[in-house]
Amino acid sequence: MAETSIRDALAGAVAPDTPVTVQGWVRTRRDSKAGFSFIQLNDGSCLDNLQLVADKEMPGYQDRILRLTAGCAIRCHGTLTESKGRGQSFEVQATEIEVLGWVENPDTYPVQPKRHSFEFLRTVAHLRPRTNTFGAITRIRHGAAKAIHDYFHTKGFYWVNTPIITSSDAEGAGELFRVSTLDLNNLPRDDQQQVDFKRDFFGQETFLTVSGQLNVEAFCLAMSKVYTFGPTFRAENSNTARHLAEFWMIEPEIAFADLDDLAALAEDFLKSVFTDVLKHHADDMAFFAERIEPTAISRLESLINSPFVRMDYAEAIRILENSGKTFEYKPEWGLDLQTEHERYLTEQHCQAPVIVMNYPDEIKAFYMRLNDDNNTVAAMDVLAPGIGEIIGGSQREERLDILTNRMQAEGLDPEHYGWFLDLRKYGTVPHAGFGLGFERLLNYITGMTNIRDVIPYPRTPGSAPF
RNA sequence: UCCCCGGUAGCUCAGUUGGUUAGAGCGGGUGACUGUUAAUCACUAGGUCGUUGGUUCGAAUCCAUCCCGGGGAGCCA
Repeated sequence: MAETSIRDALAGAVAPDTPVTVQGWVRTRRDSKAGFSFIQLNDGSCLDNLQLVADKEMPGYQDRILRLTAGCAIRCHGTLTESKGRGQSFEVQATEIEVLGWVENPDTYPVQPKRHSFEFLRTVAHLRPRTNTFGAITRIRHGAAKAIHDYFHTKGFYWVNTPIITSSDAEGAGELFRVSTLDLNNLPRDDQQQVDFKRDFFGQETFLTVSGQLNVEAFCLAMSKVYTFGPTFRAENSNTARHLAEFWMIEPEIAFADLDDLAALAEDFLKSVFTDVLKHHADDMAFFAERIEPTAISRLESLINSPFVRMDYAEAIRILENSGKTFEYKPEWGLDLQTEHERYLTEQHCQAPVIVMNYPDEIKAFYMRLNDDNNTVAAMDVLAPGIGEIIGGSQREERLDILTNRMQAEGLDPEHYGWFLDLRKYGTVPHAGFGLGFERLLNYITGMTNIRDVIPYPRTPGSAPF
């Protein structure tokens, strides 16, 4: 007989009064000396537990069932029946329970049927998926990833797997992880006594990628609509609830497109992904709204139903200057928007998601397209109420001479980017793309406040256990 | 990296004018009781008070150091 998932059992996918086999991990056990024990079983297939009813007459009741504690792995054969008690519609009348794995020392099993702090659960990252919260996060993370792939697939995008190991330090030095097989205790030296990376594995210096953008642009200028979705690495020593040294990023890139097209894509993308998650993960989202963040669902619905407001950076500065509000950092043309500025724009002034466009060129990256005013670039940030910046993107500079000038102005050597410049020599077209941190998106969806709790194994400065 | 806060039982925490055997709830064990819902009740076991050093007759408590965690800032996604 095939095993039934707890999700199917509770959803009524199995006819009542038919034999079933379920398996999973015990959450709690409650005994009645009058005749039976109740076992709450979870297998990760859904948030809810399945209740097993074990009669004292069944085999092994005294020496096995009464020894079950939280965390034990069992397989239960029985009959799915409508529950006689309140709290669940279906339960299983067990006829036999096999114990596949005992808990060696129940006294110190870390995951107890009670509230744990997220700080503690991080220290047992290998066991925290057994909690309600991390089970729900795991399902939502999967569901959001699927929603993202589905969205792009439906829109005719191709998923491009850009390299993890790269030789180009796209966004400046000092923030990359070096990849090397050299013996740190015996480094090869050249004539100048510098480390000789020609002797390294790849014959040159290599690093973990900080962005797949440059690589995916090449595929954009052939496949028209592409995206990356993969791990990204930053060696920045920043210890905050919003930063990871290893995180996942989504970077769509569209050809024959300008900044307005990109803004439209960003809005449609966010609304579509949120709609999909709310639809397919209603029970997990209800859990987050009940236990983690009361507005978890309502704020997503609100964003889905609000037209995004678009404004130029210059207008944003004017609004902030005329707001009559005192900011810690005074808004001024030429300076980047602070978190407090972004929050004012999206939460108070517009009370809707805002797309700020056309920033001063000095505060943005070299690859962003210079506007006709020679003063601003076609960059955009999507700001959402309650979270601030959620997406950053730009139309790319497709003109060879201007791109080369901007690289040199930022101290980058065009010779290192020959292949990137080729794209502007051979059939260049206007194109644009944005980047979105997957874990930040998950924080926004779930209402979890620390980014270390929405990735299975967080890597942060000074910490890479498991 | 900077500023602030914290580290006491498996977990969540209480415990300073420095003073004999460091407490509670939950969890574990034992028993009672009940179609139970993080059940309830009783009993019980369980801690070299983050590390190292110092002050003192005496340190969980005071000082220094380091480690780890949290919040905020900067940077960003």
